Amino acid sequence: MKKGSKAAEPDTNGIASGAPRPDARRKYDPEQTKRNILDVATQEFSAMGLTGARVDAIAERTNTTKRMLYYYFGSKEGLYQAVLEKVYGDIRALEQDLHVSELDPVEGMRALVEFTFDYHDRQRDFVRLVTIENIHGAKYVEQVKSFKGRNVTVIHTIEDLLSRGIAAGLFRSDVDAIDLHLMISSLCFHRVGNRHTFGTAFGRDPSHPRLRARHRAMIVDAVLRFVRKED
Amino acid sequence: MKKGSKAAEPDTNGIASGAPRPDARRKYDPEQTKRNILDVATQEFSAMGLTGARVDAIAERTNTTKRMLYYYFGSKEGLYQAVLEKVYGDIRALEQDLHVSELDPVEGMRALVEFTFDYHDRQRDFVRLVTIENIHGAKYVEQVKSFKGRNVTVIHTIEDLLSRGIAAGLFRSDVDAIDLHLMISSLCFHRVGNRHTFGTAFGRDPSHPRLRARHRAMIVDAVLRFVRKED
Amino acid sequence: MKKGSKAAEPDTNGIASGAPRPDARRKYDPEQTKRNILDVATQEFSAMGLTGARVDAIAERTNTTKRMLYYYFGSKEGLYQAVLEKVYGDIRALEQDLHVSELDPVEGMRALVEFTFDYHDRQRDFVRLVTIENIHGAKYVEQVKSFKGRNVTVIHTIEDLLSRGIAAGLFRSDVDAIDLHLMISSLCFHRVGNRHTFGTAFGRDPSHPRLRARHRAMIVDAVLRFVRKED
Amino acid sequence: MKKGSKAAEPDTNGIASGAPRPDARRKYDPEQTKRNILDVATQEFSAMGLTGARVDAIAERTNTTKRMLYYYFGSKEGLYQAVLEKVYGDIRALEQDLHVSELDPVEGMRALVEFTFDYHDRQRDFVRLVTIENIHGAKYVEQVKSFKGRNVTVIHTIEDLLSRGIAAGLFRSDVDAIDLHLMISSLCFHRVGNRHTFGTAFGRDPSHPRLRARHRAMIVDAVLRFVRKED
DNA sequence: AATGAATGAGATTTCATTCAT
DNA sequence: CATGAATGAAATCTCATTCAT
Repeated sequence: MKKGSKAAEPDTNGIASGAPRPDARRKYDPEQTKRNILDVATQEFSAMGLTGARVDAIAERTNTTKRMLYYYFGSKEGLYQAVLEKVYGDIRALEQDLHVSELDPVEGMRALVEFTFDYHDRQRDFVRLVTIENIHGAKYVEQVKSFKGRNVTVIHTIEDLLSRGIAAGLFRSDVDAIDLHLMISSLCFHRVGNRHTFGTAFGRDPSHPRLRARHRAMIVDAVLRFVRKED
Repeated sequence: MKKGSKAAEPDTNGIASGAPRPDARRKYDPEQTKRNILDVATQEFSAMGLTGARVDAIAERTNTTKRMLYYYFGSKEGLYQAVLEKVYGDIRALEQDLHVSELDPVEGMRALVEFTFDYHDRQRDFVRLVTIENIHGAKYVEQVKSFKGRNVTVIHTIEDLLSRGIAAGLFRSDVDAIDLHLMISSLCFHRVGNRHTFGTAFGRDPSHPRLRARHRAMIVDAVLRFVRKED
Repeated sequence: MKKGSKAAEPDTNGIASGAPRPDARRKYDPEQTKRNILDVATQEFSAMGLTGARVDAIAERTNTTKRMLYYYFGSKEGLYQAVLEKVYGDIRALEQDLHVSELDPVEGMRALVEFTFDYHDRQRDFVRLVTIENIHGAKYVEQVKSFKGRNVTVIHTIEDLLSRGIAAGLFRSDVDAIDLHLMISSLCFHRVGNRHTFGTAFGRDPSHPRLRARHRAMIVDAVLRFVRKED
Repeated sequence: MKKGSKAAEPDTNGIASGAPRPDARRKYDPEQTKRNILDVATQEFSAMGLTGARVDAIAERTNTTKRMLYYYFGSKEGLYQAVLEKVYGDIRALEQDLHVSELDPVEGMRALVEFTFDYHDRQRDFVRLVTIENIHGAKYVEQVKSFKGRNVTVIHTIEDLLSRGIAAGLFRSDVDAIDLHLMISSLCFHRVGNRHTFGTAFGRDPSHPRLRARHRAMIVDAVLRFVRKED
């Protein structure tokens, strides 16, 4: 499946080319090894937490051995941090694709909320890892360089939407961008992160498609009502 | 050597008193011992999670020994469940004190939201334990008798408020009580449970008094705007 | 051998006395367990060094398991420190038995040197452990409370001998007590600690009885000649 | 990619020059690589001991990789032996420069002691390595060809001084040359090798310049007093 | 009712060394 | 000659739990 996806890459016909072939089935491919470990680790940490995760369990589901895990990531905690870094990097990449500045304030706000909702709804691992980090007082994410201040992008987006909405007489002027971000996050995060206790308490699974659609609409509605200027 | 050093402590001479004397200053007080263990365990589990908590750490901060912990609670998991049970029992007692049925719909809704906000803001241990339970797929809380259906009370309260609000022409009629409860919970829970990553990301501590007050007002406002009937 | 050394301790004749019998063959005897571990560890650390020693090797030659080693001493390093503490404690105890203040200066000095010689000659473990500590920059012994300033006793002894010798017109007056202690230590320590390379280089084993006696006399002689007042 | 990037580096075009050109700026210089490894290894082994030293640590501070270390020295122990060999070779070269036979017995003896003192005082690595060897029962140094019998030179020197001193009526006649060498070594070696525990015990660093000078004089004095003929 | 001592099983980590290029 | 990646074996240490009194 993975192999041969690039038909353009010619076979060397027995005459070895001097340069290394990047797509060849190499025995040593550190990048792939690292990625493989990271992917498995993401699942394990997300499922079991930092202390609950077992290095052996991660290694077992990997193409390599436990030893390589230490070779590349130094320690269990180092691996956990690498997972955090990757996961936070992923969401940032996606956020860039959202061009709300091209939409009018109301539609832009709706798009932002829907994106946030969908992201959390789909990326349960992300939600769980953030939860786990909070159990640990965020002390690991603090050491992740790419984290500090990374949410500035979202805040800028929100500030842009708010100021354009205010200028257009659509939005109220007393809303703080970070507070609003917290509100949107809360609404999108909680129903995913706490869906188990919620399900047990009310016999309702928030991830059921019908409920999901309703929640999505409800949250968009709530946010728009909150920012809307009343006359 | 240690035994019998206090001659003042009367021996029962084989004539055991039939009933336990709850008020006597006894050397051994099982109920107090259990309570002591539970209190310490609540802190430890809340701070470290189920897997992160250490039985030794709990025992050390206790007035008794590790052995007693097993004597009364059977296992680490048993103790954890007992903690969940206690914590959920505590919150139920509080909820009874809220008599929103006596208030008009808007004021009642405001009171409910403020109560929910304040409760989460103060009971961090509760928030953390719920978070932890969700990491474990709520499998322990499912076995806690006092949990299942315990939130019915809140739902009834909300239903009462909603129907009275609709009847008075103040509230919209398309809001589901459980969905609304989820919304309120989300807004109150997230800022407490995820305050560490939030603080790291934005350099703002949501538990700071000034921010707390602003959040409280904002959440009340958002909920009221959401349920209000628009003309 | 150890048992029954205290005939005064009466046998309970089958009638169990209420108090614990300190000499009974108990299954749980923490002090003995600790002592046992310490003894074995002393040999292993002395023979292999701190890094060379194996926790498993120590545990194997013990009456208990590896686990107990951690139970009582926390870590390999903790055990190593306990060994240092014990070994330094032993020599101090012996030093107290030396009452050189009762001897005239020359005989006192001779007694001190002979004691130092004999001690190093017999306690090879001590010599090796000191050597090992120096490989590690003495960083472990620094944390041993009973160590710092413990050699003050010897210095006082030397100072007493020197001043009495000076007063009697026998000793020169320009000798520093600590320097002299270093000189005596050097002469007694080196031939034990470095006997292997010495033996390899010269085909002579300094621990051979004949050589030992000659060295002892030589060192006493050298020290006395050094302190003696010349006319 | 890396290869051939420096066109200035002439390819030998298959015509291999027979002899190695020691002065050419070569890309690969085995001798220099070996020397580099040896230098780093000397420091590491001297600082950490044989078991304490880490192959990775050595390789890291080297200009080459860990693989080369095995390529040239076979194993960790092989490298350690090579270090011993080098260090003992260095000292031999120095000893030749000492021409005490041209000095009168007393001045010659003084020169010898001062040389020994200065050498140990400066060559801490040497002192440490000897110490380390003794921890290992001198079993590695035994396999070093250049070691066995290498100290004969010193003994000859001492014998020459002693016999000339006796002939001149200055020295006593009952001193064994090897014993005297041991004495001098003890006095010069111990204060360097055990300076850490000594420093911790007495709060005095024997390598401090002032103390060093005093020790030097003291040791010369002690040795001369020891060999001097008394009337 | 209470306890200090003990422990087996398993967790994380380290190390000298070799492989494939 | 040179190298980065890889590794098996063994090391240190931790954990929830039980024993003997």
